[in-house]
Amino acid sequence: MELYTERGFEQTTVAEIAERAGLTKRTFFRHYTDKRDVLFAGAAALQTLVVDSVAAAPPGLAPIAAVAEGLGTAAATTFADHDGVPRARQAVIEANPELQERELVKLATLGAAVTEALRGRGVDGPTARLAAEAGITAFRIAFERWITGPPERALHAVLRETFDDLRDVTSRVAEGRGASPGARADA
Amino acid sequence: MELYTERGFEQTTVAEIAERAGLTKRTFFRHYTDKRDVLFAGAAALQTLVVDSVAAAPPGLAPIAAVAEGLGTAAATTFADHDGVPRARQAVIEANPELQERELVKLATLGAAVTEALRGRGVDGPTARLAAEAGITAFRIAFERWITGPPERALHAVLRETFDDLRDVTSRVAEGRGASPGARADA
DNA sequence: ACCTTGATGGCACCAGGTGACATCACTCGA
DNA sequence: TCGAGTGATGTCACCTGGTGCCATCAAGGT
Repeated sequence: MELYTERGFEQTTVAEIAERAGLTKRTFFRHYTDKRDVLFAGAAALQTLVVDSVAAAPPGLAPIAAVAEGLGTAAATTFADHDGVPRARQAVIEANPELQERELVKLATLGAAVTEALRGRGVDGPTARLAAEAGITAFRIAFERWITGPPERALHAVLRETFDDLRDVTSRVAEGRGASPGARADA
Repeated sequence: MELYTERGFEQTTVAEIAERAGLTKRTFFRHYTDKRDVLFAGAAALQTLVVDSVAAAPPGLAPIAAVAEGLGTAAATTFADHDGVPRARQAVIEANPELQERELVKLATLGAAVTEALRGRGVDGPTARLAAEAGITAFRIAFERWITGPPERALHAVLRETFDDLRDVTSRVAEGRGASPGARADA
């Protein structure tokens, strides 16, 4: 992290990282599969947190609501303070395409895990997938809004708002098609 | 593509690709930024197709409906036949994590472009972003369903169905929360 | 004391990717 | 017709991420 923030990700060589940590290049690659992996090593913990939280949501809750709850738990704990480690990490990631790439993979993996968690709640496959991915999308955008927004606004709250916005936005999808648009939720 | 399907992506070296194409390694890298880029070179065309289509959607249409129309156009043209090039391409991609990574980036880029197209229609930033990303999510899942589904089912139709499913799934997001589902802050 | 095991170092090596320079074909104006 | 300019390609050297293989070394158990 030090080196990445100092000189940028690309300009930092693995040999340098290893040296700074008092290790060898070879040993570095035994701990991290990638040069990028350093930034994403903690992702596994976040994933289990979310997955457990989805699984533990009140039974009978709608799939998307369970996902919202799971992601909300992560938002309230891991991302509690606005100016902590995650923010610095995000700055590094945003400065480098290779890292954004990895970030997307991490989120995709999270999506798959949440899908499985939903199926564990008895949700059918396609619906689970859709609810999980929609939730991840909401989380991604909420995180973005949170980072760029005022410090006093908690991610937890932003996330909830984003989920509502997502509902509102998608509700108008059939507009302009043959089917009666207003016959739904917004009626 | 030949080499990638024959021996897999990892096992194919750039020198081999260049040789097969009658080129040099150096020349290859002047045409493609990456070894992966070969598979995604056509993505730019798809993107402009979608963006133009979103921009050309009937004015006054809801953001998400415009996105659905844009993606629907792509679905009806580029992905017309179920067993064409895209399917073979997808098989190669699915066999390799590195390529999936790039695929996600491509979709993220598409999302950003669609966001801009929506803003060009007068949609405010946050809503545009959300509608675009939600649309991309729907497209991703629809494509997946289409690939694994029966050949006679057109992507166009699957996409429309997926959009409706997305609407239905997200509509229940406020379930289990205190506030009445329809009553948002800005209501 | 001896052996096993796990973590590390050392080293050679491969492959993706880049920079710098030479070459070659092609066009265009004097 | 010729020579300059331009763009695409080839050649070569080089860096760096990443891996395989073997040596080393400390710790713990017998």
